[in-house]
Amino acid sequence: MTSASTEAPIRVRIAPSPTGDPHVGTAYIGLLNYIYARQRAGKFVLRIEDTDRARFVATSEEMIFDSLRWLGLNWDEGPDVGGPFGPYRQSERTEIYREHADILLQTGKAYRCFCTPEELEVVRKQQMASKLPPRYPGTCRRLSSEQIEQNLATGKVHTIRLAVPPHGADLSSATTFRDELRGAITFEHNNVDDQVLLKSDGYPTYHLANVVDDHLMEITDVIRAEEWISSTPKHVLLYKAFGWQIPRFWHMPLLRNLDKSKISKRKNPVSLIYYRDSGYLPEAIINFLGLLGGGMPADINNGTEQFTLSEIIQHFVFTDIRVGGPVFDLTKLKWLNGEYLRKLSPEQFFLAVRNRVFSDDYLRQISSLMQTRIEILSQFGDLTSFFFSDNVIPAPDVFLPKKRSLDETLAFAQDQLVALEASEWTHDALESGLKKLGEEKSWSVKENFMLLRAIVTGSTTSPPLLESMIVFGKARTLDRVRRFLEAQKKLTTQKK
RNA sequence: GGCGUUAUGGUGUAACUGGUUAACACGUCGCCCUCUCAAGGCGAAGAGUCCGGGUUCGAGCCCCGGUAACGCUACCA
Repeated sequence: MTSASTEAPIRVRIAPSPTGDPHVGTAYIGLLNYIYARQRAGKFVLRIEDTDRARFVATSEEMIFDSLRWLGLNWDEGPDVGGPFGPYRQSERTEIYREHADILLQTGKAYRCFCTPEELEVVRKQQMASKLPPRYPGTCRRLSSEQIEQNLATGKVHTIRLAVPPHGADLSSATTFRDELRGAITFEHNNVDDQVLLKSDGYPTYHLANVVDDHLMEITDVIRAEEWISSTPKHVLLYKAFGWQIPRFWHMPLLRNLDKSKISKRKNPVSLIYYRDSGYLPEAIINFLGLLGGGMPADINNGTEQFTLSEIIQHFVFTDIRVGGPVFDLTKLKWLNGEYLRKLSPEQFFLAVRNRVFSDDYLRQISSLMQTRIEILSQFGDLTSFFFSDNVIPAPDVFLPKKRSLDETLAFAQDQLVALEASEWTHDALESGLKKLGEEKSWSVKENFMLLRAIVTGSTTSPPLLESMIVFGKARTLDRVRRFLEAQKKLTTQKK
């Protein structure tokens, strides 16, 4: 088994995709990479993997930068700070991937595939129906060079696929790689699909881009989440196809919901923006993340389980990481956050409240909503308490429209949530999205907005809903709607 | 379904790498403090280490076989 030579200077990376709010999982893997680099005088690289143009969110990249910096995980090289291996945004490197795909084509390690997504979908359904593993049938792998020329000449769009050796499922061969936490892991090649490497839109898939970049950026240790284990043989095959040195692989446990499923926004707040805006301290989050998965000796600071980022760097032992997926337990995070809050001096605490809860910017936006709605300044709090309190879950007599049943109302609220999740956070986008939903489901604008108002503000009287939601922020608004639905679900199951 | 990974109280982790009665933290419950709520102090309940075999004087740690959960199974990452 090949692994990176020990003399090579350590270089690690995180490679988030700008597809939405920055994720706690990114912070967790980011932290691990960061401390790995800092422990070994290595470099920590931030690379933006924006090759999925369908899921691309323009504001996402900036949020990733902001929230990682907020946590104190500063990178040595990246799109914004530059570095000797740039560019660090994959959308700016498409030429590189194309060249490398060509190399694979020339050496017969990859081939052009002219199958359409529709054709593939049909095959996949057939395979599933007959209980076969869904796998690319290899149609285009058998194309003659004349057929390929012909397809190319007619301008047929195509992808480029990895030619997994050996050809045919009857021959048995396998790829084995070493996971630094688990030891050797082997995949038979007939369980490895001919993965698409270059999409028909000219962008690479993760697999190609990741391997090419990791090599070109001289990454020595790939520290990423466990969900990548299954695709690692494809990556190893690529390294071998190019004749490159294979890095060390460390697959980290996956953060879980309370029910042990992979952490998801349905069941847990996962947006770092949410944690920041709700008033979690970065120190608490780092501390909490450092607690998960083992790695920290139990006796640090008399076993208080409280430690700083630099203490983590000092004491964390990678080979002690437990690979069972830890539950992201908000209860313990809150306790830790409380501990950090109490450690602040009174002045620091006051400043934290002022900057996070009552910042000038926040207050200014709220004020602008209130000027025409109050007659005495002391009334300011009456209509705005929901901006500062999380204790706003309304009772049915508040949120239930007169002519609607509880079930249909909750179903509609669920639809609202989905619409809000997908919406850009602007007045126009929100308004048209919600109105469109209302038309589809035959909910009047009044019922529609009143329900959402009740959920978000806890009351049927409030400043204008959309403006309020914009000021309150997407992450916190969504969390509020989710928690409302969660609370209602609990109530109804209790009754039954 | 196939492949892969994992498995210690409700949750996060310990257990000198086989050695007393499985430890700590969060949470829960009780008591103290107190005008309330927190914080703080004291205490309690809660696992016999997924299950079944085996090796051994001795197994949470080693071996075999199950089971369950999770992940992957996309022209998403």
